[in-house]
Amino acid sequence: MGYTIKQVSERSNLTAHVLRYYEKEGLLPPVRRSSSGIRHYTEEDLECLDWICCLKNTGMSIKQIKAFMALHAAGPNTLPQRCDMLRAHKLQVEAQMLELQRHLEKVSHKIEYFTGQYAAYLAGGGSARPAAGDAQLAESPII
Amino acid sequence: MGYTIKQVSERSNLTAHVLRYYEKEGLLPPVRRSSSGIRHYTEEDLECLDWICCLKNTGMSIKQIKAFMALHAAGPNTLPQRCDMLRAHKLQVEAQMLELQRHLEKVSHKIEYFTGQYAAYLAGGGSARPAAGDAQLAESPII
DNA sequence: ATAAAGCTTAACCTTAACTCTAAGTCAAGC
DNA sequence: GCTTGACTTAGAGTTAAGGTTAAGCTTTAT
Repeated sequence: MGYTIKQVSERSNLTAHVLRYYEKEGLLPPVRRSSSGIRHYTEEDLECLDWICCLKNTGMSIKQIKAFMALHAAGPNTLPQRCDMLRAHKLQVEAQMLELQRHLEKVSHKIEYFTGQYAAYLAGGGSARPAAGDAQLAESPII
Repeated sequence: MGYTIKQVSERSNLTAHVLRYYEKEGLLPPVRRSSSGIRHYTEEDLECLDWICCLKNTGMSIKQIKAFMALHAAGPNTLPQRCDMLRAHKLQVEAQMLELQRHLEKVSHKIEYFTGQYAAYLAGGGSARPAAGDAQLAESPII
């Protein structure tokens, strides 16, 4: 009947400490306890946790996740607000991914440039001073 | 003869504070100064800064950028090491982007699900209690 | 019956990446 | 010649998201 905090911790890759922390902060709704106070996580809790991790893994802050879950707890009237939150978040993440891609291309160029430069450097005798007539072998040309 | 810290700050979207901070931390090689100690950034400095931002924007830590720039400063012998760093970084970023994409899809699903749910909720009279015969209108089904 | 796992509170520590403050110097405009 | 505003430094403070430690007690598994 339910999972212990340790089982959930193993399954979710979050420490027990973090699970309690999330619950205290109101990300996860209060988990049912045994008479002795021990947490027993239900399947529903696990799904909820997955969703929290999903939001977290797309870069949403704890604060915002908390706000989202508060809306959730407030009932179906808040569906449009939650939907708006998610749409805004999605746009943000998409923009971020485009940026990331753009910058990653620069990194790729640089890798190619470096590869070529090292070949030239070795061909030039591997000395710190470029052979006369060589194209700029200096360090600087960034990108 | 060079750009002031303010000009660079405007151009780069980094505050003057951050520019000094980067220089102090060794990301940016020491910038030339006027006799009175005022920084004058060269075009080369700007290119260097662009590259730093590129690394930063792909999620490289200040510490790693610092290590990278130290290798750069150490001369062409370090080209292979820098190249390795960049390759490793690229792989990491690519993996991260895949993850991001995966999680973003979940968010998209949720948005669609919410949209449908709200329509059903309104059709059901907008009451907190679902009309009999309706499919689960409760909050829980996460994803 | 003993060890391993759980619970709580409460306070303190950490890391990254800034951000701000204080106290002071310097240069340009009116 | 004074004010304004940009610049300097060193160093303290901030925020987010946890991590660590300790004390002390309870349960559960073997």
